[in-house]
Amino acid sequence: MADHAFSFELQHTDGPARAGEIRTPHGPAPTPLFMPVATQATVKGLTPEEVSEVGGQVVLSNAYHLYLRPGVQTVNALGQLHGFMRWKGPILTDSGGFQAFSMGSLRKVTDEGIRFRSHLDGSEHHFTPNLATMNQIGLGADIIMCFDQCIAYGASEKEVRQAMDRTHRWAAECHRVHRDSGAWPSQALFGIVQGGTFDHLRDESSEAIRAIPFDGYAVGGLAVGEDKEQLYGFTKQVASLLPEDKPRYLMGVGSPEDLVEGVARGIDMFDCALPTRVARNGAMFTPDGRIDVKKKRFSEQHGPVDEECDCYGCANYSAAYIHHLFRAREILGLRLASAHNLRFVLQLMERIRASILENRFESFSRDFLGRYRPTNEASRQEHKLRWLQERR
RNA sequence: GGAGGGGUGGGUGAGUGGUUAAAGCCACCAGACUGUAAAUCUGGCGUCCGGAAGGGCUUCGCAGGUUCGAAUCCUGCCCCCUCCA
Repeated sequence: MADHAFSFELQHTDGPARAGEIRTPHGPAPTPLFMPVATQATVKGLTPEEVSEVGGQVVLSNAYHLYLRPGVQTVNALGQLHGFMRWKGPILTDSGGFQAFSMGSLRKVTDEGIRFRSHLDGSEHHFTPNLATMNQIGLGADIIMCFDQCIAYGASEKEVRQAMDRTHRWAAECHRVHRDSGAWPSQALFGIVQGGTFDHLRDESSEAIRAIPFDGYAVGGLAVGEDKEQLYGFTKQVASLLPEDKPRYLMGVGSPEDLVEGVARGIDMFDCALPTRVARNGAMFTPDGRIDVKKKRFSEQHGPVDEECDCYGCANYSAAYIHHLFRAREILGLRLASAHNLRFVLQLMERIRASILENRFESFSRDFLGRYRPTNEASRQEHKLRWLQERR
């Protein structure tokens, strides 16, 4: 049974940056780790083989969505998540707490849990820490998350405190339910720190959550609208208060620059819908920043989107072709772009890890961030340069 | 030759007396997307001035006309399409 238990080994540190490994019944995964998002038991547009091919090791799925459709029982009967979606590696599920937050108008939060209407058919449901945990046990992921209350950016201290206290009580409840069920230790349970944008509440939440012996600790409630300075600040603050020997997971974060900044502040795990979501809308990552392949200027670019990328799309197709696929609304375009963005981010994690192991994370980070321009700044600059050249 | 239909902004296509610088869609430009209700959403798109509010100018095949007012009505001209010969 011991080899089926979840564990984490911290292997090396380079300043605050950490390299390690998580071990799960479905295999190990190196950290720092980026987990592609597979909300509805699929990384949108890609087969499990394709996700593996770009370097995906752990995938994140969502208990809320699967509970509503096709239902936990169904997934369970079809071989749990691993069998159902045919993903052989580790899986992490989110509890559904975030959905209650992001689908605001449909829910009502009480101390007992969250009452909400299905976005699919309007039916009413009531999630409690107990149900959210049992759902995740039923789905059978390697790592499951506590049911928490995420709160909107800009909420008052009173509201944040209320949500935070609730999250702490729910965390204890999730922990108890999980232990009683016998799922532990083969299935890990992570706690989630909340506290909004208040320093003292973040401190308080970190203390409260770390007091419960979870298998890992997550920083929640960030990347919901606050600026980068706050995102990085709270990440650093919370990470410094979490146990050294447990993985630290920054939930919902994963733009290339944020991954580097997160690792620099002691984070081991990330998940994010951003790389795949923006890919479906034509935004692709390159070492110089994000580009929008739909733009006309790519219509005749013979070379790949990213010269330095080893993904299938970049190895085989011109940017002009991918541009065309998007313009023609052909589904292959978004598949290639999704694979590329995942490859970009996953390769970034590989390089980050290598640099930590060689004690050169800081210079790696400086080089990467010095070159990478978030959003479309890269193309804007490229534009400007060309314009200047033409005028000369 | 006969009968009918039509010419609108980059394209398509609504509009048939004022509320129309002219719907919608496409194209184009710009932006957003971070524990995925998203292959989605937002803004711009005649031209000039303005930071903006707003204002000026020029537009609905061409030329005249009616009217306080015309893309819309009348006359002539040019062009296109369909059917019949």
